[in-house]
Amino acid sequence: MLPHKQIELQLQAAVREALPDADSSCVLVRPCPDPKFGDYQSNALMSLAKARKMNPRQLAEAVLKRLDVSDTCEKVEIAGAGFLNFQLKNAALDQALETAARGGPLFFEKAPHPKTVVIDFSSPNIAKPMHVGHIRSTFLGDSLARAHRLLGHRVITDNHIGDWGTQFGKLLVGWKRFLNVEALKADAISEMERLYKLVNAAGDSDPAVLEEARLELVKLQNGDPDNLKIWREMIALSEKQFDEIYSRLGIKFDFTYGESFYNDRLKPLVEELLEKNIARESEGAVAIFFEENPQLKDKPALIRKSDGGFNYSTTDLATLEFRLEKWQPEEIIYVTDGRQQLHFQQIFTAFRKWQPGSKLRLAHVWFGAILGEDSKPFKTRSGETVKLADLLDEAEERAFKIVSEKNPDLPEPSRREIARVVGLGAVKYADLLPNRQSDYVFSWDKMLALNGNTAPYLLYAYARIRSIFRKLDEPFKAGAHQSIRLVEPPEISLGKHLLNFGLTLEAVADECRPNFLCIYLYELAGKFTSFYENCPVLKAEVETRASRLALCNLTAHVLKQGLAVLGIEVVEQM
RNA sequence: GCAUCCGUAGCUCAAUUGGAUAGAGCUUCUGACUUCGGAUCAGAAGGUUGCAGGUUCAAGUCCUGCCGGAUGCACCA
Repeated sequence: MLPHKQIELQLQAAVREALPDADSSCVLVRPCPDPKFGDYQSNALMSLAKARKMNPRQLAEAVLKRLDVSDTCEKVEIAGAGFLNFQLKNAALDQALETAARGGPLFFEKAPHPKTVVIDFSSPNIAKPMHVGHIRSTFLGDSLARAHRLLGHRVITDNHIGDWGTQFGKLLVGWKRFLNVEALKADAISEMERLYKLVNAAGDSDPAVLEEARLELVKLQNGDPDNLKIWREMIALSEKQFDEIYSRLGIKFDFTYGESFYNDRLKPLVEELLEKNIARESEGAVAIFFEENPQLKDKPALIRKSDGGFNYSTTDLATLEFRLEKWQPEEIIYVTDGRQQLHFQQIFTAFRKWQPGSKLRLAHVWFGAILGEDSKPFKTRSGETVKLADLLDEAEERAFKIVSEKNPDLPEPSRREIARVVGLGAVKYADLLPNRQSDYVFSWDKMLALNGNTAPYLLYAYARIRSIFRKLDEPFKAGAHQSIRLVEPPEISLGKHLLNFGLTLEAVADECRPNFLCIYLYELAGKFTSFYENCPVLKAEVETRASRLALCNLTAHVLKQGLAVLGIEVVEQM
């Protein structure tokens, strides 16, 4: 068991003794914000004392009297208003590291109560190119799925693609009137995008075109064979493009049920909600009202249009119902941009009215916009949205130039492969690093910078570790006889940081914030390079050498595992 | 108009959601053994967290008001 976990259990036991009626499960041990206070801290006693109107320091003393952590801690101190600070014993640190070095878990534990989580992310639209607007949802969702999986949860990823809806009316008109078969063969997405824009523009000046589009849509929705055939072809062509991009990004989905999948459920759903008086007719449409909720008071959710068609909210409620039936999840996580906050608030509130007994946890994990250097939404110079494929090409090309500059002797295929990992890693890392709720400014120079908090910096640290192992005369055997003894401050600091990997993973999963992991890994790389500067490995005498090799190996493992949670690969050299 | 989010160092961003002296990187300046990979490291400088009140042992974080910005508000998704 990891030392902080052990301390936590012992502390909880001491709290139960001192305050038999207290809920000790909220007594947690976390890393200290500043190492000078100690390695771990607990601030729970202050809130416990407050709830009981006790003096926090007196309570701390009472708990301390009943607490014996001498097997893991050098000392325990009461500080400030009632903090408990724990300083880890070096022997406990060494032992925890050895356990991992011998093949034990990598500083995290599987969740004791695994839950089923559905994660809904990426969600591109049929007949449109994937663009920068998709990267945050895609990377965030993928990373959250990986974090939850690593912790032992059952994760179901579902790409809720936009394959139904009013845009197909216009697309059908375009397809029938203006399709260029050659262009479609060459680049299907661009051709479909062209058709859509063409009809859209025509509709602006000529209402007859819009009427035509509406009729084509009705025909499609009523099962017209011709329109269905075209629609299916548009989907097939789009999915080909999605597959290419996702395979390039290293992202897989368990399911890709598009919106159309729920078509049969929409009508009965609306009837059920009408019947249960959750929805009612209004101005010819059917809507759910939320009078009881001050924030949603004047914001009803439409679930049937006055022309009888259904919309976003209807599909989302039907999707929710389906997911509950099929997977019985404890939680559903929706990863979309912040502009949909109102929508999900409506959906979640509607769901509570509809299924008041359900314990399902619903989370809207929203994120901010990607801005250009001018602080406006990120666009190309000509004002177009930046296509994802182009963005990835440019990232690789820029990375290739840098790699070639730094390492001209490597054969080109190696440099290409390094550039692929570094370029893609840089884009992903730059996207996951900011707090997801803030807008961030997209900058090639910043994300591909060789120092600073970037993917190349982390990958470089990893490559340096691997380089040590390449220089080893005999193959390195991770396992049985490794004895770890950390003495110098930089190696102790590095070792202690390794122990916090699992705490970080849990925070990432609980708060749906992969940026915690970015910060952790950056600090890990920083502590490693600091160790690397100060503590020779290969030149050290036998025992120290073995100990430091084991420490390096663990660091490499955590870096690799951590980056993998962010969806980023590593390279052996760069 | 109403609602949501945001305002932190010259710039780009953190701050484990109420915890200790608000941290990084970029930029600037000063250093580092012919280096287990210098794509590195150590140090310095840089702050009244938009403004004004309030809540408490403790506020960038919570409540109120104001200023400034982004976004969303009935038949798009």
